[in-house]
Amino acid sequence: MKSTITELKYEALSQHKIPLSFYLDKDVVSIAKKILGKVIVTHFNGIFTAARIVETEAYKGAVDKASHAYNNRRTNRTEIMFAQGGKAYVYLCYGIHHLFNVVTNVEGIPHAVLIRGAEPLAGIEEMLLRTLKHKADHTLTKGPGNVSKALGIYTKHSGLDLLSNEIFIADDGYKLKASEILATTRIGVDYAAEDALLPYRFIIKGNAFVSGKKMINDPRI
DNA sequence: CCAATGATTGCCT
DNA sequence: GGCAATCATTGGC
Repeated sequence: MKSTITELKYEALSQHKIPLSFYLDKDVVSIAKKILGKVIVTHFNGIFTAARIVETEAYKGAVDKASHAYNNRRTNRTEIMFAQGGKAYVYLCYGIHHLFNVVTNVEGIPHAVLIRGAEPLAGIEEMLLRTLKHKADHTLTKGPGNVSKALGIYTKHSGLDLLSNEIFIADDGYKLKASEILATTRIGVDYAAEDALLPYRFIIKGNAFVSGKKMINDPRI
């Protein structure tokens, strides 16, 4: 039986999918922090790509003015956020960018974690084709729009199960020390008044695939 | 029905 | 640092 290195990597990762229980945690901020260092994997139409998550943001649903589901706002778009955790929430931003979020908490609580930055691990050639780029520099998967583009994630994938074989998050054993993680306020949510000040963004310190300029550690975390 | 806008990016000066 | 691109979603009429 023929088997390439790439296929072996996919097989190995698929055997280490993060379990449903991880997504059902009631503390979305904790999940956003713990998901750093994990591997996001997509396998669409036989194309396998993977990247290590290096930047996240937590969106605390009903009580978070920055969340699409603030005040339990239920629309066709946000409906998937109310599902049981472990689903993909993908939406179009600025008419151009597809942003990928991980739905968390139990059914009825619309929490989500936005994936804002990742470091390519597998399928870099495919990522270059998808992004129309010619070299694999840090812009390939830096910023939420770029992450989705490189991984081939679009709004049509919103609602996909993160325990499926098409898209999932895996733990490959990579460990982060507490000192390598930084908490900051979130990017682009100035409209959220006092909630814009919450330290809900997490980054791997010094990683080249982290977006934005906010690098201030928040003492509350 | 229709105007306003955004959990951004990349290109310009 | 400034700003245009671009359109699905949203909410008001």
